[in-house]
Amino acid sequence: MALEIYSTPDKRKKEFKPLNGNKVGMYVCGMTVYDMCHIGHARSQIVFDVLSRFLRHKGYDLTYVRNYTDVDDKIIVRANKEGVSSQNLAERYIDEFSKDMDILRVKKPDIEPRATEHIPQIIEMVRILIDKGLAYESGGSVYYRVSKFRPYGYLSGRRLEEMIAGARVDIDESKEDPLDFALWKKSKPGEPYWESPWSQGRPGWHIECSAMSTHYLGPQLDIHGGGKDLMFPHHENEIAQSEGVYEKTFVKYWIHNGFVTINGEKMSKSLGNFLTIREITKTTHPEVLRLMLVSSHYRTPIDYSEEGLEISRQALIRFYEMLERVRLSPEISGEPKLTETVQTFITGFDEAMCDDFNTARAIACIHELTTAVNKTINESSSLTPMDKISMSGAVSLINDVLGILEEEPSAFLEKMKHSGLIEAGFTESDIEAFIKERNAARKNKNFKRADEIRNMLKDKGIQLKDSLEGTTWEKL
RNA sequence: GGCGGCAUAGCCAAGUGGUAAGGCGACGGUCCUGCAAAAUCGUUAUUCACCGGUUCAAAUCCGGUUGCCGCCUCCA
Repeated sequence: MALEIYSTPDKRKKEFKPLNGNKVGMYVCGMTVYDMCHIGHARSQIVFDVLSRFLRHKGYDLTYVRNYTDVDDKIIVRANKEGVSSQNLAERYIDEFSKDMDILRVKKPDIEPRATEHIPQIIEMVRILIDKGLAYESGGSVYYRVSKFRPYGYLSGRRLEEMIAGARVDIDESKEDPLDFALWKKSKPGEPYWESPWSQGRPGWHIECSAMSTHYLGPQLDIHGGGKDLMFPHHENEIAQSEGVYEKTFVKYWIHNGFVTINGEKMSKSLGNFLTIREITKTTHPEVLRLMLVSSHYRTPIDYSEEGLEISRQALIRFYEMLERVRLSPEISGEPKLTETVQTFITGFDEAMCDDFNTARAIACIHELTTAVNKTINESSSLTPMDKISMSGAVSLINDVLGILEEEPSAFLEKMKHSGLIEAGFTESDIEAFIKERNAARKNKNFKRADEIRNMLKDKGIQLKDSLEGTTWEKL
């Protein structure tokens, strides 16, 4: 199945054909490291994690580069506020970000460059842009002369004239045009700086991505990704810089992920409506969060809610319970029963992912697999060794591409149980004691007391289940 | 003001020309059972915001209307 990818400026899907045979270069805008990451960042990282996993699964020789912006106004402001160096602050949040990514099982990109380690490449690009008349120095800072780059605006579908008309840009005396953007900023006293031909200063935000991406992947990238909000001006400016220098189409496929919203609104610091990855994963299993975030297509917005998380949790439990049933099914040799089921799943999953990484459909395939397997086990109550082998193939496909169902089913189900205990404020032996008391009551036909205990626990989110083997409980 | 996106069942969510995936919920069956719950199976949109048009055929294409969201300032 051939992979099709939607590219932002084309506004349609097109067949994925890397520039150079089987090799794929992908650059994704990473973090400006000045604070903890929220679940919007989680989505973006997970989207590109899944994308890179799938490209590798399809056999592409991928080089994935994701940068750290470790010098920036916001970092400086925050560092000053805390009385630490901006380097220390950046270091700290790079560390926190890495921890978050580990928690979320986001695989490390091949290269994680930092802006501050690429100042020479940045200066070189700026110098070339000045030589070409595409940039100018003014008062120690350097600006891109936007009007000189003809295609400016093609990514975001804006025209220069329109932008000028609606410009809400600070009038800056040192710029020729309000739309011009900084490539190099002269540092104020006390701010971090690097030597350059123009001033002691620091790079503008946009140039670092052009410098790092082309440094590692060459003047032309197969894929460039990032959040939708980076489309303009950040990515537009990257095009102006990179194409200005190399005079080649910078990116073949532009991929922009949609936002995570809360109550329908974008998360932002100013609205105070953001949740950090760290906070959520304290009580939510990372696979639950991953599943929730890939349950929608990567370009559509996701409205975050406890309910959505709960639905993903239930779905995951359903999947794991099915896997546990498979594991526990007696093995009897004979005609395999799941060959076709698994084959249908693998084909459907691959088709879905090939269709612009349609993870929502891929997950529907897992649900269908689950239903079909459950049905088979219900009907025949045994499986063949071959069935178990083909199921483990299906599971490893899901592991590789989506990064879920990686745990031992029984261990996962046990964890879900225990997270319920913590919420209810009970220990395991508390529950055991209640069960014992209730079963004694049941024996004496004191059903009133028995139901009382069951209802009390139910209110706390613990559901008791009576079966032939005895009474068990689970998180509601 | 300019640019862009979205609108599919009670809820979440796929679906870009061929007659509506999947999940939750609800309902029904099976199993179990003191009763529940769970598990499991099945059913659940003649219809895709509204109006018009193109077509043998439209949720899908075109035009218009309404509503919501994003970008244009740092933002995943």
